[in-house]
Amino acid sequence: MELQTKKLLVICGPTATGKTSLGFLLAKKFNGEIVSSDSRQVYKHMDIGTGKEWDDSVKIWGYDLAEPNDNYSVSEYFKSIKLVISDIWQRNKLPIIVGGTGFYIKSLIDGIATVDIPKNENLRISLEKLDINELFNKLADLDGAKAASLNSSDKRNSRRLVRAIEIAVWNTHHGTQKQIVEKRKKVLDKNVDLLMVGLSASHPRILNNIKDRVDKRINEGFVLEVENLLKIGVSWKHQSMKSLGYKESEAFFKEGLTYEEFISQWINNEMKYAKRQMTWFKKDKRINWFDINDINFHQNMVNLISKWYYLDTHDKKS
RNA sequence: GAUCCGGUGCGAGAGCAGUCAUCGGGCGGUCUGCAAAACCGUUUACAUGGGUGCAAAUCCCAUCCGGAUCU
Repeated sequence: MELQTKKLLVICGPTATGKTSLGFLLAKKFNGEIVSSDSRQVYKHMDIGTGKEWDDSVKIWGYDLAEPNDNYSVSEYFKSIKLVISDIWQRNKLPIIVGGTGFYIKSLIDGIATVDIPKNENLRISLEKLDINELFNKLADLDGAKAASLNSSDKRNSRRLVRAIEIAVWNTHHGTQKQIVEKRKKVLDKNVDLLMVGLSASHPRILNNIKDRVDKRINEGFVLEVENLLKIGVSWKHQSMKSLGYKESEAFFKEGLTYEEFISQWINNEMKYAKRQMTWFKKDKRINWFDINDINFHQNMVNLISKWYYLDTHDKKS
């Protein structure tokens, strides 16, 4: 049995920079399959608004993993995609992770030590009535070191505090297995060769692309898609409906917003999202950035990937 | 001309004497199960000039600018 180095390519960057279509191109060039790393494309029946794209000759994974009414999180994502990536490697193809959800990508390439610690509904309910200080004090009681390690932002983030308490409680009951959990559960091991490329663009360029894309989605029938979701029983309360576009359409459907206001809010929030994505990605020094305004970016990127792809593999195509 | 109401930060909007609320926007940041989320920090404030007070966005006077009413 040959011990071939497994390769993993990641394409990331803010929204509206053309990651998906680039992914298809690269998949054809490098015998790859696409793995979407997008926290909204996992929902069925939400195609136009989340920008799903298909290509007849390229396999794509990571779409339609959940119903719009489901509570979905990185944990479910990680568990199913881990299998998908192994399977792609089995078939001797290159997995190409494409997406803008930095946290989901992180779960795959860096692992999340606590993914296997389940949600504790009863605990969460009992914690609901506590205010932020009470939550923090509770965590400090259970796990002082963890509490002390939180920064000033997370100390006031009830969502994060609740999860930290959940983990602390779990640990008190499963002390002996703690080490197992601490072990990083990631797709990558030392045999995996990772390459990350990022697409960037100036703010005006992104804004422009966003405007065009919103326009396109409207023309493709976005409003009908939302109507259909409502018809099949999806409620505005669900996490899936808090997605960009869908979220803003609520007030429009309820006639609190004019059509123009709806569109401009949508565009605005997309732009804010793109900025938040950048603050996430720019910290990751592994990413090789390419500005899509640069005429040579495509060629430069292909050169970089080729060099990486053809190095060290057994079945050189040369 | 007279009377009344009002002029607060990038926008909306409280406060009406004594840690400059709140929401939104912009900018920056955090991130190990809601991440297209949640959270944190930041942003040439109180129309102008005087006066009273230990202390004024808050009280008084004058001026300017809105808006309403009256002759």
